[in-house]
Amino acid sequence: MASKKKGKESDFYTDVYSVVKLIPRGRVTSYGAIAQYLGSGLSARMVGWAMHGAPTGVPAHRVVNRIGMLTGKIHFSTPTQMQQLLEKEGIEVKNDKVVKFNQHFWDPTQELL
DNA sequence: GGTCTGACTAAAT
DNA sequence: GATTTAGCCAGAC
Repeated sequence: MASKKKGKESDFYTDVYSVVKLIPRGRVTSYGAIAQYLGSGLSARMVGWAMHGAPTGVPAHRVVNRIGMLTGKIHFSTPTQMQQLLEKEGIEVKNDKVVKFNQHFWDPTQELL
């Protein structure tokens, strides 16, 4: 039927979480990459907004901005939580930025193609 | 109901 | 080449 919305949030959020959960360990992606993967006229900002309501189990620390900067770390319990988690997964973080970001970059439009 | 801000990105200056 | 402006959509005031 015509009804599209209900108690549950928009599928957009769920979709973002699903993609983030699919990120393999030791990899990172960008908000824009997820936005383009969903490709429904989304904007990178909405992906970040979706993370704002991300439930436990979503490795939001694996999602960084386009230049690999840990912009979202400020929303974690502690601003160092994000960096610690990334380093623990084998990702080098320096000055709040991912080292060799291009090497650790994981693009859903490429891997999930 | 209008305005501002926000976990971004790309183009223009 | 670095800085600024504009575009994106949704939530909070």
